[in-house]
Amino acid sequence: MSEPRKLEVLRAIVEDYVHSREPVGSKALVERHHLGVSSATIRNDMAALEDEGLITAPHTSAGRIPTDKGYRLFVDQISAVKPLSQAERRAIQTLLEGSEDLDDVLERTVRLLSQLTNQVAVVQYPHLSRAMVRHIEFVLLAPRQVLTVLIADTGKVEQRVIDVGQELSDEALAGLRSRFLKSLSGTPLSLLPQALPAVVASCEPARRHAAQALARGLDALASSTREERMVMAGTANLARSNVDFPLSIGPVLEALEEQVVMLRLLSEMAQDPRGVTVSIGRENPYDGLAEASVVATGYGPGSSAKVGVLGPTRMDYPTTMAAVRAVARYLSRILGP
Amino acid sequence: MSEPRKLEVLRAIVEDYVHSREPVGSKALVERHHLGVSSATIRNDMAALEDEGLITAPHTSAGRIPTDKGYRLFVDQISAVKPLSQAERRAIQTLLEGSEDLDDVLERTVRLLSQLTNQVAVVQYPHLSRAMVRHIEFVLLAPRQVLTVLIADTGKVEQRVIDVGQELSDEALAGLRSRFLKSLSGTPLSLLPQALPAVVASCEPARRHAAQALARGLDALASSTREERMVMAGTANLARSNVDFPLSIGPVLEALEEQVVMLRLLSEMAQDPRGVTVSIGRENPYDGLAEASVVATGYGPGSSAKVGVLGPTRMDYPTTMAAVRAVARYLSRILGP
DNA sequence: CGTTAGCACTCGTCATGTCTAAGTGCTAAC
DNA sequence: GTTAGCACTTAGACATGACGAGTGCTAACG
Repeated sequence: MSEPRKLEVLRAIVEDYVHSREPVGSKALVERHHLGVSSATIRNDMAALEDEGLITAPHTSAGRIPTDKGYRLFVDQISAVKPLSQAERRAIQTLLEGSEDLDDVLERTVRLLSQLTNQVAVVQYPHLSRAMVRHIEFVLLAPRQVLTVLIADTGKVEQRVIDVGQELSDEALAGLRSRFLKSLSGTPLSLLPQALPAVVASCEPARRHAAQALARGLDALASSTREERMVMAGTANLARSNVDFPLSIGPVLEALEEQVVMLRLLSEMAQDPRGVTVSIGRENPYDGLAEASVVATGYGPGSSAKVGVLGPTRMDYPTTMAAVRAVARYLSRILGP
Repeated sequence: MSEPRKLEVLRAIVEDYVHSREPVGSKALVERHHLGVSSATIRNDMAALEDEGLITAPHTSAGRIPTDKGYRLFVDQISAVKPLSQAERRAIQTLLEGSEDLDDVLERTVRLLSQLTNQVAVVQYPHLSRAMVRHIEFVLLAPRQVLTVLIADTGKVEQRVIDVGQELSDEALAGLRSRFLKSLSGTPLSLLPQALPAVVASCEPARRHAAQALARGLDALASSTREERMVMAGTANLARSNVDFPLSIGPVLEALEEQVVMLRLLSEMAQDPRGVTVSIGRENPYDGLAEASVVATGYGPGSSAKVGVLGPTRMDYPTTMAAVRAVARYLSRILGP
């Protein structure tokens, strides 16, 4: 019983099952792939694969389907990267190049990726670890209510209304603004927490309280932009493959809606700095995704933000991985290194 | 055969069907509602209702279920408004009052509404017909790239990167900014298109070109905020009631994702200035929503923006309508008249 | 004329049983 | 290590029949 052939058998099972959605038997296997041996031999190999927990039979007399572990082995060792078609490459390029601001780029990205893969696409807002403060704006909405706007040099804008706890005049606020701006302009967002106390300390005692509140607000804005938001598209694709989620797509939709879950998942994946990472079925930390797989990779500055695709474990991994990787590359190119 | 009783029968059918999800027969009807007549009489009434197209029988020997037309009559004439429980009122109040900015308010609103109704909730961003320019900011990203930020007094912030077509210094840009700001501060967004040309004309000829580009950008920002965005929550609720969508929830998810579809639908509904509007099944202009109903109402300034709920035609209309109305009221109160 | 009782009729549903095709595991031979 | 052959298991398709829910109709009643 040769090891290489066993892997070949596993690969054939995965490919056929992904293609047909049906358990694949030994006979069908020798017909569709010229493996050079008989079905009986394949049966022996399959029994071995089952012992190793790589495939399983839904019932006594059905074909086999891959387990999570089987998919894992397939992804890690067997599958070859499938290059995108010329048309697909062009589609990515033309679609992403006409975009205006960051929101728009991300919006288009997920739409594109979900169409490309027929699955759900998600993209996380870029981390701002290297982003710097470009501008700060305070706008007086009411005597104590200040709209605080933080603009990063990546083009990202975050705003929030803050209660400063004391009445401020327009002039006082303008003074605070120029003081904050002068000290903080160019500061990396990641260093903001350390930089803020000094600015507050430099303010006149009478306005210390307000300055403190504003500083807290800015801190929150900087960290809230860090990795807390995401965009997605293609949830309708879940319904079409509703055969693939025996239970129901409910839990999956819940996970997607609870952005926290997805964001944590994305950030826990992809330790691998270069290349696409895959999280398969029960490997996912969230129970609702026990029958789903996530294919993701980093993009942008330091590859710290993630873009990815979510679909059933029975997924065409090579193609999906190729699409995710290609999109991430174009995305990085557009947003700068 | 008395007309009032016939309506009573229709009402009983709708209520029982909504409650049990199963076709309701004449016998069950006389048992659960004390109508004072026998099942044979009810049968006659039901036959009449069927002739009028208000109810229908899935097959020869099953009970009846309401048609779209039946639901319509129920909503328009029969149903009584069901007041929310004290606990629900309190939940609305406490949940919505702690919110920070507009995004946050809307986000909380849809979450709340979807939990309250166990359905999908959507809310449209408020129109800015009465909103005014609070602040304008230009930030130089590159010699020709300007990040343009428009802040409305509602707290809404919109931004976009604009190519001004000529190189600008920081000082020149600051000059443009103060000129724009001085002329436009306090201008209603709806009047921006008329007001912009004058500002451009007042600029020095050397900067006319850039000013023109910036004006176009501001115009686009103002109109893009008008009614083009929406927030939703509770899509997972669709999956739970997947019995209610015989075909599949796919088309419904598609409609929700194609925000354009929902936005047009929302704006076409609710001509009725006060009160909740309902669009039932095939009344919806979009085919994918043939088995869905939308319950919506206006809120905020002039009740021009919409908030609503989407669910299966087999929906508890009185309760849903009450929830939508209550939420819209609190929303209006928070955002001002 | 509206209401009622009774009854024949229609169908969907469920339980039961049978048959077939697919696929396996095992053994013995190569 | 590979193969052929065979006994065995089982899901799924199909037919059958009992059952029950529910209707429509007719004739009688007040």
